[in-house]
Amino acid sequence: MTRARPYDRDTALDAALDLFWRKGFHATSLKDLELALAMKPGSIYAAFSSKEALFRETLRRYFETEQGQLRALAARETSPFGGLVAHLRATGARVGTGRACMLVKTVLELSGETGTPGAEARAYLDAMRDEFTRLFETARDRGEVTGDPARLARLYQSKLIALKVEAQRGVGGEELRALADDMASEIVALVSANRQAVAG
Amino acid sequence: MTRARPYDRDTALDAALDLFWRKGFHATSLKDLELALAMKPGSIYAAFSSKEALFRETLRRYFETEQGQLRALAARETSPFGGLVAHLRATGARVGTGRACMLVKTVLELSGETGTPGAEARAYLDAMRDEFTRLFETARDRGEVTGDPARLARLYQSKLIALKVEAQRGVGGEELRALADDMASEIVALVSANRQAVAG
DNA sequence: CCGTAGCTTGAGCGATCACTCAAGCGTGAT
DNA sequence: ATCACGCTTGAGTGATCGCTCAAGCTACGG
Repeated sequence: MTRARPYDRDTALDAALDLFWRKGFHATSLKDLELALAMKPGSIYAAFSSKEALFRETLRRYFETEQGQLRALAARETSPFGGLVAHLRATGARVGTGRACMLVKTVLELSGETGTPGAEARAYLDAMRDEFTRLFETARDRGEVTGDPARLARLYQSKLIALKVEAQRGVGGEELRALADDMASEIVALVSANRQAVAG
Repeated sequence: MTRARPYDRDTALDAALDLFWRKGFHATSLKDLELALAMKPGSIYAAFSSKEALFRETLRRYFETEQGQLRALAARETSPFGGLVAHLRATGARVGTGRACMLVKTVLELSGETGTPGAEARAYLDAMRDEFTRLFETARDRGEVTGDPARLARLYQSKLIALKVEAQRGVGGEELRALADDMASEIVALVSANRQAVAG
């Protein structure tokens, strides 16, 4: 009936994600995208509507991947708190790619104007934090940790974000792992201490 | 002999700093700068050579201001570690402006290409960390803290960076202060604990 | 074997980008 | 009063931006 499209949509999305993640929204031109996706402008617009819409789709893809990784790791661990600590350490060992969190990059780049993908990135970060909060709640119910889950989650996410920023700064893999270890030690010390230190 | 310039260079630089800090390098156009600095393109180029050179100058200005604030606060405090903790809390109370660190924003936005202001931002962040390291060294020599000053400094700077990222996310002033308090508690607990937790 | 539906194609759209320069103008020395 | 210097001025440079659309191509139904 119709001519088959010579590209795979998911492959193209992955390539776009990589490009946007690396260069940011504004610094990525359609010329860059044409090259990376091996698609002509017309096809790109037929498939993704606009540069911004494509960016939003890659953002969602990034979020879902991150969320999936966390959930997979949480499911493997028997203890929710153990899962969180493991996720922190795993991130320290994995982000040798030297790239910060795409959500954070987007929030920092597109914060000024309203109606931009910046708001979506913010919402995704909130959703991730909610995920952490739920895990800390379960951990508290099991007696693994003490303290307010919401505050623990915020503190935990701060560490994760900072860790990835350090990765983008060019910090080496060994030092990055050491930093992740220190952060893990901190959070372990915090939840086992008296709750005054956190709730005070 | 010559016509007096109708603008003040420092005032113009402050306006450019505000604009670049808020919108980032790529999203700030010369039209924006013309409006904010109340200068015509010709004058801007006569005074600052190029958009990138102007950006570099505002970046340096930002760094020197930050460094000055830290040193001023450190000089007021009798104890170096007390100064660091106070600086963390003060940052939590001050950054209601809702803007992340300009150096971090720049590193995340301009990391890909070499020779961009991104490298300078990285160097400034390193210089700030060295500043922190020196303070932790002095604190250790005075017996205020235990552990490796370099690792403590990295951990400390991570907190500072994450705190400002949270501010840009739109976290409210009250919650921000609470987060800064929690971070301060963490670092206090860390340096007074046995050093295994950090050096382990 | 043709017709048509639905895609790709790529030249080119207007807008905006960073930037330039010939001309105008204020200023202090003469 | 006049001149010349050094600044400001802003229309305009070529390049690139995100994006469009008429034309062509490929597949399938009849």
